[in-house]
Amino acid sequence: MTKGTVSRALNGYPDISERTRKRVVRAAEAKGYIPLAHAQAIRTGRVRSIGLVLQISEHDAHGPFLTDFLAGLTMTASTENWTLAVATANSDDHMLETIGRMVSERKADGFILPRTLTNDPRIGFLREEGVPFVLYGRTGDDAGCAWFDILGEDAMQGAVTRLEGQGHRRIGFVNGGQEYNFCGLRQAGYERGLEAAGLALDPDLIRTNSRLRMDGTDATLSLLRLSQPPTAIVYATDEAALGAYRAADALGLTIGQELSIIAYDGIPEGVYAQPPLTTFSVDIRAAGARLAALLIRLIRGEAPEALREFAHAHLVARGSDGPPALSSTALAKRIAAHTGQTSKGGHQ
Amino acid sequence: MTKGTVSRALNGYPDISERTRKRVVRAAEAKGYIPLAHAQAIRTGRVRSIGLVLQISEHDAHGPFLTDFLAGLTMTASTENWTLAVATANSDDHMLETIGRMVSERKADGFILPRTLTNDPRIGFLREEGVPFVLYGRTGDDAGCAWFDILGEDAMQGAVTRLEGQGHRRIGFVNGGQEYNFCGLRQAGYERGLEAAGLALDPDLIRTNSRLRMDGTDATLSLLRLSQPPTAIVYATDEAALGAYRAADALGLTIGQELSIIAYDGIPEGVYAQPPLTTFSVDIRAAGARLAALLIRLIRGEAPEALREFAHAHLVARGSDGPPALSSTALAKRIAAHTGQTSKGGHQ
DNA sequence: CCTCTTGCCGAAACCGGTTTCGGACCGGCA
DNA sequence: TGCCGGTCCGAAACCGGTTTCGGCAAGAGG
Repeated sequence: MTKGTVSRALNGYPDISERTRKRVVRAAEAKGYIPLAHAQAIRTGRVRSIGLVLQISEHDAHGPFLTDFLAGLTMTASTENWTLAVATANSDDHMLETIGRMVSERKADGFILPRTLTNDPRIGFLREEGVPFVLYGRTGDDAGCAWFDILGEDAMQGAVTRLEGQGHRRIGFVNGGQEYNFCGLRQAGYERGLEAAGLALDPDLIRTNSRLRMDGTDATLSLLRLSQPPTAIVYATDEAALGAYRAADALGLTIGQELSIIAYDGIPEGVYAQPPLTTFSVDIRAAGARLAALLIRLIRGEAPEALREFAHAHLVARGSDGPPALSSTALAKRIAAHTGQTSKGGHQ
Repeated sequence: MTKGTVSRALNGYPDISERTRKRVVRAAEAKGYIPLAHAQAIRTGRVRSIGLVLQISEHDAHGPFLTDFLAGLTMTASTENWTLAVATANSDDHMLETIGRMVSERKADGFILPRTLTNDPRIGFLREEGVPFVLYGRTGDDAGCAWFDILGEDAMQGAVTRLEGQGHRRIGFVNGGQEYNFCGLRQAGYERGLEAAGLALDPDLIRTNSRLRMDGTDATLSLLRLSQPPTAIVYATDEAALGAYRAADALGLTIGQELSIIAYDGIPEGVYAQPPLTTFSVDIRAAGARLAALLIRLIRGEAPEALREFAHAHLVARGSDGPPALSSTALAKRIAAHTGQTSKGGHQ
């Protein structure tokens, strides 16, 4: 029983008798023998490891998502006996450098690229290097790319439809920064929603570049202070939507009554808001699981065009939306009154 | 120039002339040559990779910490040209199985063990396997263990001291579950703080097993409904402390006025609470950075006893604490009055 | 009974490095 | 000039697997 035989038996080669395979497998089990991954890699060229480089720019924080995302990735990875190699980068250059190093040292066989930009430098780099990768999200030029993405545009459309059904006629939209590909898509979804509902698209009702909570507060205030304010607002992200609570507070409005909001992501904090945030929730863990599966198949040689998947965000109806308590005009008056009152009377 | 020479030159062996080394290094740079990590590993036995297996039990969520923690770990790892191999586990057994597999396949040379339990099965396992590991937190039997830890007990003591200085005389404590080693330590710190302040230890003022936000709400309500309620409460974790806001709301109290609270962790959400949460903040990124450094040194052969470090949490004074607006007795009356009123009058 | 497949496995090459061993070359000293 | 010691590097063994190659034995076919 030479090492060659053992290797063949353990790797399921066809030219080995069932009897010997059983014998080898049993012996390996008894001795607790598991081949060293790096020893295999030297010949196969595969380290059975998927790479993930996280961008850690300040507040960008994958934050609450990250644990679930990692759980999803490692879940499928480990069922295939793969592992996850994680690194971080604090700038675009550092990102490419880090990926490059992992490629050179062969710490990973391929990469998951989360948070794809419309024009993403990582894609060009990996294409050139000939390293397999799967996008989490679509991108501008996606020729030859494999991806997994959530149809955020459908969620945005659904949010508008739902609000229209509740009786809202002026529906605002607070979006993130346009460098992220998904933001363009979500805005398109919002616009499709308006169109489907037969509502006019009013550019005044759209705010962009609002990713952080503070941005959400500002954007919401700015929308509500319009002469014809929206009675409902759709947010591209939960984080921005959480900022709306402070804005509503400042204007003496109750969310779910005078102002309805619906957001997207499904972060845990939304549950604790008062009233709890209605949102389109994304199953991040499942996303991670699918991404890992796609990448492994890509590395094993399947065509990237065959490795493209979509999933849907699903509505979690909580308390932040409902029929408008006031019309847009009445709301404007109410806000003006409140503003005048507090600016005279001091705060709180 | 044989491959042997190249290897010696690149790895800084002494028996190589400075001239040849320069020549080799230049050539390597020109060609962009970097040795394959797994090819090196086959001879050296080191894959230059540190292992991290995350427990993903439901709400346990390393949540907001995780990004920073990973950033810290990978930061020092990458300066030493090491990488981070991450896996997840959903139970204790699965945890050991996962670690075991990574050891067998040699996907990692050693492990970081976060969230150490007082009696931690991982420690026994790795000890037996002879695999290096560094604890993030201390543990019951730490013979031969290397660790890094934050002196949470000092923070708890500091919180009590600060509150006593503000005039509080009845100070409660809401702790997490005793299975985590740090909880015992933090309680000890709280008790030391009382002693240093000359305050009596009243077991009625202590609640345990409160990790989640909801638990924090319950524990806080239960403390405030005592006949002699605390005017200030120290929380072992921010998450539990955030639950106090809802409790205060339910009883018609303003945090920072009738009830002072100080917590521990420094999660970002604390900033958004109203009033913002005073807390002892931990520099998770630095912790990760130190842990990685310690583990690498351990793997390189240094004695574990020499690899033990402490750091301090630092106070971030925000708005949730201050001089007591009411005495304990007055507070009790106020709460009783509010409770009677709302129970008669229906809710909010 | 002999040849030709076919199934199965041992032997050996190979992967890309590290490390050991030994020898070439050089300078110093007798 | 000859010997010795040290410096430096080429040659080769080695690490632990995978994969190729070839041969043995058994079964099929004539």
